[in-house]
Amino acid sequence: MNRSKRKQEIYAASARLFRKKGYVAASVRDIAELVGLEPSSLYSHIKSKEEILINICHDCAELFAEGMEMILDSEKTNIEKLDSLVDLHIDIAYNNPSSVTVFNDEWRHLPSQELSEFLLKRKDYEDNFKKILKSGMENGDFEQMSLTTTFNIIINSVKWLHFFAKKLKREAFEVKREEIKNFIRRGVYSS
Amino acid sequence: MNRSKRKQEIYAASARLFRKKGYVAASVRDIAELVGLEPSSLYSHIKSKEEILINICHDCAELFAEGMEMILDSEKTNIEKLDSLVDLHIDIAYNNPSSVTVFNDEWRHLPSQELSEFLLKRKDYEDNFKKILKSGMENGDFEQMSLTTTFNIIINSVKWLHFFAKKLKREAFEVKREEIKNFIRRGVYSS
DNA sequence: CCTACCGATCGGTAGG
DNA sequence: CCTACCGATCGGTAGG
Repeated sequence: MNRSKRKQEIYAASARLFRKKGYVAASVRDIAELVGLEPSSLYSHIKSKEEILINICHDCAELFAEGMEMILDSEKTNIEKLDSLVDLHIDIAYNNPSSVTVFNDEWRHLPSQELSEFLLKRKDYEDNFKKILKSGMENGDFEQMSLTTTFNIIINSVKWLHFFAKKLKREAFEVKREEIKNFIRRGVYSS
Repeated sequence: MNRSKRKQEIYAASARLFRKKGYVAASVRDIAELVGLEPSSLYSHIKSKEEILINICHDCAELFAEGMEMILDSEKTNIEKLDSLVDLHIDIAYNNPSSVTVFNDEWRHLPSQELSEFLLKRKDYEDNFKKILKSGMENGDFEQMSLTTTFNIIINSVKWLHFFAKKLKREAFEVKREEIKNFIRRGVYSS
């Protein structure tokens, strides 16, 4: 097995382990066992345990940032943009259930510099999301409501699906997608 | 200071610390420092670090269980029951922001016996919640939808408020309460 | 409630 | 990629 493939394997195993036990409780020895190496041998592929967390959080943040950029650059209406944002969250949850759990719950264990960058990126994403909501409220597409409340309800309405991703067949998952999207539409769209 | 008051102080400080750093990363030495004791002195008040987690999770589970029981025993309509359930979640989040964070995010570090009990109680709560939703869907009060999806969207629509509880004045908090409740009503009530 | 201390486990390094 | 090992920190105990 070549080096970069092995590295990917280590990251994937770590994401699953961090998801299951939490970053702090997951030991380097646990990770090593999952990939069939001695603990010290991990260090020819990684620099530190923290580096793994940094990479997982960063990659996941990139998925959101890229999705947001595409949506902002599109010619869509606010209604369509919100729909696409919800799909973005749902797709990431389905395709990366482990990383997204780490991204959601373990980011606070990032070392301080990476933590600052992470929080800035997250703030950026939130600001862009709110801009779309604001624009939709101003042109009458969306119900008038606090941007912070609306934003938080929407993203948290999806923030449980990643726990079901592995159990659900594609078809059943798509049913949930529509249910969530309909719920959000009823809550957000101006009536 | 009497013993039980000191014990309460230790639990409160631990809840705040567990919230901030996570259960595993929070050390007994950290807790001791917060309450102004030597680490070993803690052990004349507590049996173990795990015992603290068990108590926090248990107490919080009780708040939900008691609230659920009152609502189930009431003569309310399904619409009123759902409204009361959302208020229950919101009130607990406002009054116990630290414990509820530990309850939400740190329960998996419970020792195995307490973990089983915890999961059983949580399942019980979920089943009762869904019964109310089901009844409301059957009599036409609520929109037809998967019970699991509806349940998860509702509880997660509130599961961010506890991060704001300390920052928000009562008045601002009550505004958020109404916004959340209205959002859920629009999403759940049959139109 | 403190001083003194313990075994276990942690992330990580040296050297091959 | 392994064997051997290190200092730091962990939760917790003995004894007063």
